[in-house]
Formats: sequence, structure tokens, C-alpha cells
Amino acid sequence: MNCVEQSNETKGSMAQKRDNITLLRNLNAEQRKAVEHVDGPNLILAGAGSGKTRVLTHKIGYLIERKKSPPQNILAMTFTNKAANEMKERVVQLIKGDIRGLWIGTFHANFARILRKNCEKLGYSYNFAIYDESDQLSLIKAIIKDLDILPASKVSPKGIHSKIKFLKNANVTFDEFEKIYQGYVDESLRLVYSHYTKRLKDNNAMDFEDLLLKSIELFTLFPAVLAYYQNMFRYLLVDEYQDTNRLQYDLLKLLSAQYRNISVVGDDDQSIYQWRGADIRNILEFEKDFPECTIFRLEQNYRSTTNILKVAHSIISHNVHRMDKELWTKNDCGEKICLKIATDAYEETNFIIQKIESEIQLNQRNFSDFAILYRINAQSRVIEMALKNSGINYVIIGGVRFYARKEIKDVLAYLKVLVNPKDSISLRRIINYPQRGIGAATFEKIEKYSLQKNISVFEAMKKINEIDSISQTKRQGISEFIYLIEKYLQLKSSISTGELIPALIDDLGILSDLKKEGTHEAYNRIENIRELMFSINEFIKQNPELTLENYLENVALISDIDSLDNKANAVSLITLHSAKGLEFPVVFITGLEEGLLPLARQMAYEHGLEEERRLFYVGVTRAKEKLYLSAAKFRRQPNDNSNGSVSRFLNEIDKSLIEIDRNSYHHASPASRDTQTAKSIIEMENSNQSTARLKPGMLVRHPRFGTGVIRKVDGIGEEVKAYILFEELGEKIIKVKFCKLEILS
DNA sequence: GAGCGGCCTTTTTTT
DNA sequence: AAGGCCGCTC
Repeated sequence: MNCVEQSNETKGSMAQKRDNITLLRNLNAEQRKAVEHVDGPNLILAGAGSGKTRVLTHKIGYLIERKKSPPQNILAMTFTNKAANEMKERVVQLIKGDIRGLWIGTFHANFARILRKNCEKLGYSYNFAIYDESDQLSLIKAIIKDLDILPASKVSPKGIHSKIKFLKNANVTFDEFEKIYQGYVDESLRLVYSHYTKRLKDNNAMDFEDLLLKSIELFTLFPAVLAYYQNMFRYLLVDEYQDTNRLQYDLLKLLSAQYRNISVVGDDDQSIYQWRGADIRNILEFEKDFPECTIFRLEQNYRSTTNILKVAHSIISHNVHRMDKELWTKNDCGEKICLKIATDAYEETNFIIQKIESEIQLNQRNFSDFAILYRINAQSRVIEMALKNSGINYVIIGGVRFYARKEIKDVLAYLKVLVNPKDSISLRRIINYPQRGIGAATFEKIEKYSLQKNISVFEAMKKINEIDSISQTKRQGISEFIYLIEKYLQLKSSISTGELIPALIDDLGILSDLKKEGTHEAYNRIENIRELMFSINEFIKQNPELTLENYLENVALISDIDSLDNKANAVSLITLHSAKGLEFPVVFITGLEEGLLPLARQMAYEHGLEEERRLFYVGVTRAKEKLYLSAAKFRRQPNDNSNGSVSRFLNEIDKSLIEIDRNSYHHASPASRDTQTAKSIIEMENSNQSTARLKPGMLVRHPRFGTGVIRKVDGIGEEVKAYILFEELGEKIIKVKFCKLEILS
């Protein structure tokens, strides 16, 4: 990184000078001022690539080395675990001293830690479970079913879930909320919410929001606890401040109230988490809540070319509610940004592959120099296939998250029950896995009984003989299950976790069952479970003092980006959101048309902003040298030739800085293509593009099923399916990949 | 009455 | 890829 050396050193003692040389050497004037300001609140507005992380790490180093602050008096909030680890490493490198005791992690991780210690005061026990999205949803579904009074068709569990989440993140009461968002809160929501709260507590479980909400409750109800932590955290540092929500902000205000030494670092232009409650007002109003605050502005970019910065600025400047600023850089102009206008995702992908290949040939780049960004994970499929065919190494970050896979969740559910037997959601998962002949109906009977008797589901299972409506064979199955769990509950205290888990998996026969299945899918599941066992062992090896409880918490709060291995020589496929904080020499942003501007419109609507805040992700400046944008609809409907978003995009952008590649866009509309390809046999196995040519209404001949008419075409990549109405057989669904269709008209 | 298997739909983004 | 829904079977 080409940082500017500091020339006009401040006057001071020799000792101070020496310290400055070692510690503050790599900072520019404004960065240095921001680092040295540690007493009192300060807001550091740091544009993309302006050395935000550098300032934070130096500040921590400065506090420990120069201010002689014990590490345990510093609390640093990062956005991901990965960022926390990197920051920790960098501080260690910087000061070459001991940073043990430093609190650094995500909001959720830091407050989970505080709650583990103090939650008994709130009626939870230390081994509380953390429910992920699907656990939360299961609970809400169970409640809706249970309440029965709601016409099931009128309430969507997902809708209720997202509303509850939104309410929690905003940290307001129903009544306050109703005033602002009329019609948002209704009786059914109120009812489900109150049951949801109760059931979570019954299960000794918290959702993500509870980790913050219960911390506030703890601090409010027990001022002594608050005082303890206020005193402990003399210095608060917050990264990615623009993406904090109201709840997080309220916590920060509480914790910083005593010493008021709070440093927040953020950039309103990089706020991309409003959909999960991030409140841009936190940054705009920081000055009001901390009137004595000092503001620093970091506007020199060290990362990107001038052209990339200018393009980013020409788009971002159209946003409303924005603090005015413009980044500048000493870097070269660089090449023009390339905008590819493609007909569909296949053409878009071919373009990307061509560019990667030529960059490697002409500029000796490695695979790891490239990132392909998209907005939704499903978009990776087409790209993945094409990269595979071209022999380009790639890694997908995210997608179906490892810890969200069914087999992994199943195994983890056993562990969660062993840690916290009150966890009824995990019990529900495993009661019939492996199959014991106990279905949903039986489980719900047991659940109902537990609610009646006010005991946990686990306790109710132990008393299965008291539940009349359950047949003898089912009682038998449940008793065997209870016996198994109790056996492992005992083993848990006598053997190590490293031994316990393989024994349990073996006892359940999970791997041998999957082996018997023999499918490719089952094989993958086996691999995943092995991978899980390996990761547990690694965790134990690295943290011998930690327990199974700690492992489960770690898993619950992990994110995909945390596992990104920068050393692999592979192209990174990643969502725009996950890519936050990463940088690559060459970046492709795909699906421009589908993804970005419509999203902004929707968010503006949902969050009640008066005006549309057009979020063009400034993440684009994560590109160091070259930026390729591409506009192709991810799932373009057959007759949709619109390019509305792109033309609007073009209106906003400074056209002298971009080069538009619209090659085949005009002369190959879908219709003309069809005529060209009529009567040709399409080799489905080896051509992705051909699958795109199948359109509803086409008459086709299948080698075995005869002729038929395509009703619709669905899916992408390997998954493309055609719904075909055959003359003799009726409708069939054909996996296009595995057959040869002859197009007749 | 319950469980189970097959078929269909649906999926932003994440701690 | 996984959950919802439906119809089949015990």
C-alpha cells in the first residue's frame, strides 16, 4: 500500500518522537490526529479505502502503548469475526506487546459474553441457546399453529418474523412504533410476539436481537452491573458505525455514559444494512448526542484508481441524506471502467471468463486477484458452472451456509440439547432423526402437554406415560430417545468433547445410514459431517479451556466471510454484502440491472424514507485497479427487453469515465435468435447458452417422450427444468441438462 | 390417525 | 436445497 509518509512532525520530547516513529509512522496527518484523539467522543468519517481499519488498529495500539491503558479496559466492536481477528493480529504486530484481555468482537459476540456471565439475573441460565433464523422461524410457526385462532392463510410466519425482528432492532415499544408506522402493528403480531418472547425464555434461548435487547434490560434493571461495565470499558471503539442499528446505538450510549471516550468510525455512503435495521441517523446525529465530539474526515483514498473513485462518486452523490464529501487519491487514473450490457446471465458470464483469461495472459494475474460480486447467492450458480467448464479455480463464499445445512443442523441440534435440554426447537429437529416413527403430530401432543403442565418438553417426554393420546409403540420410541440423551448427558461430564461427538454420531448411525443411501448427495452429507467433527476438534485444540457451550456459541455467531481463506489461488465469488471490507485488484459486479436500483426503491419504501436513497454500493471502490460492471437480468422473463435501470444508471454516471460494451445487445434479441436456432438439435450437456434458448410455446421433440409443447422453463445452470406437455404422456418435467431436445418450431 | 415419500415452490443481503 | 402440501399406506 502506498501510504504517504508524514513530513511535518509535531514537536515533542525525544521519547515521544521515538514512539511516534514506531507507532504512528504510517499515518497521514488526519489519520494521526484521529488516532491521537482518545479522550472524549469522536466521529471519524472515513471514506472507502481511506485507512479506516488502520486508524482503529493504531488507536488500540496507541491506547495500550502510549496511554498505558490495560487491554481489558478497551472494548472494540467490529462487524464480523474475521475483522475482529484481523484487527487483533494487526495490533499485536504493531505494538509487539501483550493484548490479552482486550475485548474485541462483533456486537453480538461481546454482549453474548456479558450475558453468559449475568443472565441468571434475568431468569436465564448461562447455557442459553442462540437461535438462528430458521430456529426462530420454527418457533414462530409452532406458535401460530398453537394459537389456532389465526386463520393460517392470513399470517405468514416470515412476515411476522421480520416484523418482530424490525421492532426489536428499533428498540421501541409497540405504542411508540404504532405512532410512527401506522398499520404495522396489529393484534395478531402483538399476540405472537408475546408468546414468542415467553417461549424463547421457556427454552432458555435467545435470538440474535435478544443478545442486545437483554443486555439493555440487564443494564437498565441492574445499575450496578452497568456501572461495573461502564467502569471496565474506559475506551469504546466502533467500526462500521454506519451499519449500527438503534439497539446497538442505545447500548453504546449506555456503556459510554461514564467516561464518554467513544470513537466511532464510519462512512454514511457505505451503509448497506438498512434492511436489517441499520439506522443512518446514528451517524448523522452523533454530534447531537455527543455535543463535545470531535470530527475527523479521512478523504484520501489509498486503494483505487482515480477513475474508479470518480465513477463511484458520480453515482453516490445522487443519494439523499448524505454527508457531502468527495474522496481523492494520488493514484493514477487507471483504465476506464467497463460496463458490459449483456442479453442474459450466460452472455454476462462468458464476458467475465474472457476478461479473466485475458487479464491472466496479458498482465500475469493470479486467480486470487479477481472477485465476482453479485447481490444474491443464487446468482452464483450460472457463474460457477461456467468457471468450472473453463478450468478457472474459484471459491464461493456464502451460499448455502455450512452451518445451515440440514445434516449439520441435525448433529448440532443433538449437541444443543445436551447443553440445554430445555431447547424444544432442537428437540423437535432430532426426535425423529434418525427415524423413530415419531412425527409432527406426536411431538405437538407432547409440546401441548408441556405447556399445560408448565414443564419443559424434555421433562414432558420423560413423563410420556402420562399422556393418554400417545400409543404404546410411540411411547417406546420416545423412552428410547430419552434414554439415549440421558446417557450422553452423563457421558458429557466424564469424557472429553472430542470423544463424545464421534461416539454419539456412531451411536446414532448417521454415517452408516447415509452410506447405505449411496447417492452423491448422501456422500456430500457424510463429508460435511466429517468436516464438522474436524472443526470441533480444531476448536478444542486451539482453545483447550473452552467448552461445548462455547463452541456452539461460536457456531451461532459465525458468518461465511469469517472462513474466507485469502491464500487459496482462486477467484472469489461473493455477495456484495459479504464483500464488504475486502479488496481485490479486479472486480466484476454482475446483475446490475436486476439487482441494485430496484433494491434501493424497495428499501426506501420499507423504511419510510421520504425520498429514494439510491444505494449504489460504494463497495465498488474495493476494486484497486479495474472495475467491470455488467447489466444483465438474472432471470429475464421471455419478453422483457427493458433496460430501465441501466439507462437510469447511465444518466447518473460520468460517461467519459466508462467504456460501454454492448456487442450483441442490439442485433440478437431473443426473438431473432429463436428463428436462427429453429430445427437445430441442442446439445444440452455441454452448452449453457443453449438452455437459455428454450422458451414457452416452443414445439420440441424428446428422444423418448415424443413431441410436446413447452409450458415453462425454470431454473438456472444445471438446474434448468422444462415443463413440457407431451402429446401422448401429458405434462412432464425434463431436466434439460440430461437430455437432447430437438426444437421443431 | 399418523407417518412417510414424492412433487412443487421459493430464495436478497447477515450477526 | 429444504420446507410445504398432498396422497398413499400401515
